[in-house]
Amino acid sequence: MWTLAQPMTIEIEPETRTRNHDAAARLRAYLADSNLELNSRLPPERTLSRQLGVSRSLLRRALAELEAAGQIWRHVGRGTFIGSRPLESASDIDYVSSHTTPRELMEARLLIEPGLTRLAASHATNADIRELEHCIRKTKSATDWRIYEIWDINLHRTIAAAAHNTCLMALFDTLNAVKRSVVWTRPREVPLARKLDHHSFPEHDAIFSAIIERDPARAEAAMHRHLGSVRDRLMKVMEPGA
Amino acid sequence: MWTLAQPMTIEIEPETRTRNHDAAARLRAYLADSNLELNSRLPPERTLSRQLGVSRSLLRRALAELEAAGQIWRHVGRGTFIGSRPLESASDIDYVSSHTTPRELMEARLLIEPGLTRLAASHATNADIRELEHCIRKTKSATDWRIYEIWDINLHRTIAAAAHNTCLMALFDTLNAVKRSVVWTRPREVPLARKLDHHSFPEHDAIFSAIIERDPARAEAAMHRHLGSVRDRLMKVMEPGA
DNA sequence: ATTTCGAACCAATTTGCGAATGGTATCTGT
DNA sequence: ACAGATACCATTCGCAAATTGGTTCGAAAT
Repeated sequence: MWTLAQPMTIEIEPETRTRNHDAAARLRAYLADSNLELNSRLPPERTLSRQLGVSRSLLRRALAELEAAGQIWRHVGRGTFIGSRPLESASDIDYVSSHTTPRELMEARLLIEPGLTRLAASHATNADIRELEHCIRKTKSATDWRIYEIWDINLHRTIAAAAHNTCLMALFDTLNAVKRSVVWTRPREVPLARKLDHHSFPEHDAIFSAIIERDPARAEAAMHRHLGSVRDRLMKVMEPGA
Repeated sequence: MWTLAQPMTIEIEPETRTRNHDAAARLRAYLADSNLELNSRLPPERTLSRQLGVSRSLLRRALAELEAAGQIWRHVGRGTFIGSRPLESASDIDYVSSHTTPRELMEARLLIEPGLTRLAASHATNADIRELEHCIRKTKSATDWRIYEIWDINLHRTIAAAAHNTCLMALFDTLNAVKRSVVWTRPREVPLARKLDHHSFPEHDAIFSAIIERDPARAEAAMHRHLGSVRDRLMKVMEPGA
């Protein structure tokens, strides 16, 4: 950081065309000059305006252009940074669950979980497989829909965990969080007390057997089939006409 | 848990046993007395030891018992709390990026983005396609690696946005956030000043043309090829031996 | 008459420092 | 040997001051 005085202001006085254009040019020259890395912060506006001999208002206009072009981003109290804005709002659970539909959610699950299942078939440990078996037994012994759903969710989460990828696990958990808080707007009064979902048993079994036999392709296909039929049953309830 | 060192030492003086026992008893009495709410904080150890007339070391032993029993939890600098320890969410960006590796990250991208690209080919609007074209032109006109990367990221994000699925968009952004903050531990001094990635141009073109021709399968395959080659080049840099 | 500059002010954020707090080591006394 | 007391450590919290992008407004300049 520099603490320079105002020597640069002297030379720009005669030129009347120290306009917006010139300010932007000086700013670009400065950015090109100082080799700044991605995500690095550039000096505060007040400092920079002195350094470049440009008034703060014109500097801000030039900065606004660069921001519009997506080359920098600014935030009150933090500063101005090189690169594109981190955008935190879109990954906020509450924001997402209020802007997504059950249909989109199923589309997302259908995109993520089959691949996750494929990885699980590759990377699952024996402990993972014991856990899977446990979950499946619990779903079958459930006498009540609520209990069934708990172990169904647990089963899917265990499959995801068996992929042994921290990053994907986080995405799966995000998806699950959205699923929990999404508003299930139903067209009419669909009874809340759902029935036990016996259709899923053979599908779960198919996924499980593909995993223990270390057959990634079959595991992926089985999960794809399973989620497809879940989606179809869901859509039949949500949009009976469609 | 019991301290099983004592049974051989024939007998503990009833004196100490009563004292130790007394401390735990007084603590339990205190907890029962003060109507405790879940997740409420109880006084700091030093204060509480004075209040109960128990030395801090004995109080701590009693607290340790309660913690082992899962009735309270403690944290340095925060305090002691009623209830069970809140688990840190695995979907927190900071947590994930500190526990994930570049290899896992690429695995995740390779799982998500091809499917996203397939959806983009189905759902992209004309505005999306104009935006894609703009990004591609920018990557090609970039003279500097920093600029190139900005528009490359922008391109991938625009593809994700073209899928028009809020939920998946959130997952993509999460992935991107992790990507930015993951520690890129390099085996040796890999030069930071990277070169322009001309390999990607034809791959980007293939993805783009598949999207504008509304060919989901080809779009998915093209993105899969692209990310595969990105991963290979990355792995060659990160793990030259492997 | 319009634009630009400078200054002040605003709100969000970071930073710095001291206090609080659980954890630990050490010395002392019984 | 064990409890008590004390000091110290690392982490966290709370609060105030400084920092920083955003905004307003009157004076100056063109």
